[in-house]
Amino acid sequence: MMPELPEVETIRRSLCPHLIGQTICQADFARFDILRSRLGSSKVTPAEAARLSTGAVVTGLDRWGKYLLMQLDGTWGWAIHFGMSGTFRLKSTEEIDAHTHVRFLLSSGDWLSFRDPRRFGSWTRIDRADLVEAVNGWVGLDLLAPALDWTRFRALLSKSESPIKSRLLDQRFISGLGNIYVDEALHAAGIAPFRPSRTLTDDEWRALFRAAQRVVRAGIHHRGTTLSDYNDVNGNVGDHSSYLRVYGRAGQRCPKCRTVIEKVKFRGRGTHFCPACQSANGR
DNA sequence: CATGGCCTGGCT
DNA sequence: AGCCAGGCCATG
Repeated sequence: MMPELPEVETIRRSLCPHLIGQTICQADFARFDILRSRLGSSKVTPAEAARLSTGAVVTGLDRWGKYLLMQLDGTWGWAIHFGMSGTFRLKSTEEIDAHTHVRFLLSSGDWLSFRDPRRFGSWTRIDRADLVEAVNGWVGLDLLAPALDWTRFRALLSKSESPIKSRLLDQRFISGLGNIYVDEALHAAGIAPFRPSRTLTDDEWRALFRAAQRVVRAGIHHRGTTLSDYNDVNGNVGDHSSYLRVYGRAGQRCPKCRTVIEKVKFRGRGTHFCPACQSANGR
């Protein structure tokens, strides 16, 4: 499965034709722990979640950062987060196992199921039609938001002693990047993950912004990165893993300069980089 | 702001 | 048996 921007966008696109306009004829929520509340939203029980969803029409499917936003009846919706292991599957027959936590029977006759073994994913009820507006209060501007340019990107991220990688992973500033695409973007821009944010030059901010957008767009183009699991709702895997240049490639040679790629533990996350072409000041 | 915790599954 | 994993949240 997958939880960064390109994977959520891949799921959204594959879901749209099957979901938009459908009525949810039956809804089952199996557990309390994936139902969450957040600022501006209310916590619901599985029984309430099922009652609210039953009979609702899916009127929109959007994405903001790593959240999938399912609009219902044009008035409210679910903000769905995939955690580390969340997936949607669409099947013509009912299937249930211990890790399937939500199931919708659609008016088309299809069953939509949400499976999440590790249960880091979440469903949050948003009590208004403008889900994007609501989620915008939880997480920062989406990396692909039209309003974003490199100067705004710089303004959001630069005023900090914290390392650029930590800043890019912090969804409160820019949302959508996770561990894979951050490592890829920093490599593409030639910037060491450990560099304090405030030390980047304007040329580097411009390069980093472009690289970040480029790597997530490439990820979307390849229908996401699949490391060990299924990806879109039809069970197809994404192609992007073969295009990764540093993530998961420790010990291999950098495609730019042939230096051996290193992997270190940094702030609790595996961090892949080229020690030669990602200038290491501040490490 | 850096660490540990939350979970399961897969790999060594 | 132990470590690792695409994410986030609570905590000192």
